[in-house]
Amino acid sequence: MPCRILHVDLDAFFVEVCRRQLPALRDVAQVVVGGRKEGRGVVQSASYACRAFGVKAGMPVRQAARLCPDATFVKGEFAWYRAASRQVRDVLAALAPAVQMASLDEAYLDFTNTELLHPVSLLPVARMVRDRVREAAGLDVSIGIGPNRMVAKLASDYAKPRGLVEVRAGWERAFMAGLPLKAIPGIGPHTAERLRARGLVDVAQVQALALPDLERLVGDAAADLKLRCDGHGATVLRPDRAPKSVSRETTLPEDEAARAPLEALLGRLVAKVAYDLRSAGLEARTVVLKLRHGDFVTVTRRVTLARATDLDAELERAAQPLLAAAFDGARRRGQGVRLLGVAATNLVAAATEELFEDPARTRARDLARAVDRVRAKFGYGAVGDARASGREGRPE
DNA sequence: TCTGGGGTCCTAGGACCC
DNA sequence: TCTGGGGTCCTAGGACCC
Repeated sequence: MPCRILHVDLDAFFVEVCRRQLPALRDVAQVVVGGRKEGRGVVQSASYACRAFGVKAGMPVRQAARLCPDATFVKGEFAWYRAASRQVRDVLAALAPAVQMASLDEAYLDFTNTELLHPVSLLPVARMVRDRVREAAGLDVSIGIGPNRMVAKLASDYAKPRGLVEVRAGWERAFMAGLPLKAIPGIGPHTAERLRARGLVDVAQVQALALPDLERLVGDAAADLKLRCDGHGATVLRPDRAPKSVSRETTLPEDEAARAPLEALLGRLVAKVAYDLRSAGLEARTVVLKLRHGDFVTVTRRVTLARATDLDAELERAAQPLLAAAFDGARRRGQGVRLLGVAATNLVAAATEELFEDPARTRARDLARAVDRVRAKFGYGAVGDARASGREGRPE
């Protein structure tokens, strides 16, 4: 039996979650999520009323403000999105044999081998899913149904907003024929441009080419591209896997030319990453520093430690020299710093106490545990490193 | 128009080892 | 005096996704 996958995609998710959270937005049609309209951010999500003016996710907020001057600009909180996403996940888990959240606002449901329950079409199931999410979370969804994940996802894109589209087994190729290549997941702006330079814009063109002819145009990528254009894709849901990295980054309100404020900021970013690592029961062996120059040139510097850690001080000891080196690079180029970030990668499960641990390290670990307990009770900002806090960030 | 923040995956080259 | 092949680990950068 062919596989049967539903792709559930929440419509204008960030906007609708902010609406739930901020009653003042309830009756405002034009809403843009992405921070202050004079800021250096980009649009995370825009209500459909704003999209009508050309506002799109990824667009600089300042540009959106010009296109849509009457819109209300808000900056949502990650915690709201995560809570709403979990709420939706729980609704879906009660309705489907298997669920995989693909991001905060997308999920795949596997209904393979449900022919006895739902013999011909899954559209009645999709309607039920749509109604249950609406009732329980107050959020609209679009749903695509297909014989694999890629087709289901493209079907939900096609269904947006608030629509249901089913592509039954055997009809994948015909469905794909109507799409541009850039609609295919994995074909981003760069690849789309390379294909366009070879005269390839639409899926139907690739479908019409014999494989050897396609190979002459795109080389080794031909076989895979052909399969996807014919509507083949993965049919198995991927179980939730352990994270591969944990990171924090910030774009500064203005380019920074001095080193000291960056060192202090790095301390605060490292502290958050360390806290996230401990909360997830992970330790990192590699620390990556990311620095973006005023002209948008972005460099990374990394170091791998002899032993994995989740302690603020050890991570910061690794990160500060990376900042020193990267900052010198920016200064040599005559550039200020636009963005600073730090990531922990090469993650392993947190070790249990070592038998002959350095007493200083044991104390640092006990301190971190105590700090984390206070934070669990009173919030992250309740306690922190005094050096990192500065005047404005003094702990409560 | 002036470009976020959180991630994943892939490639390529160098050091090092046997 | 010149130089193999396979494997692992590490670093840096880039494409892509939401």
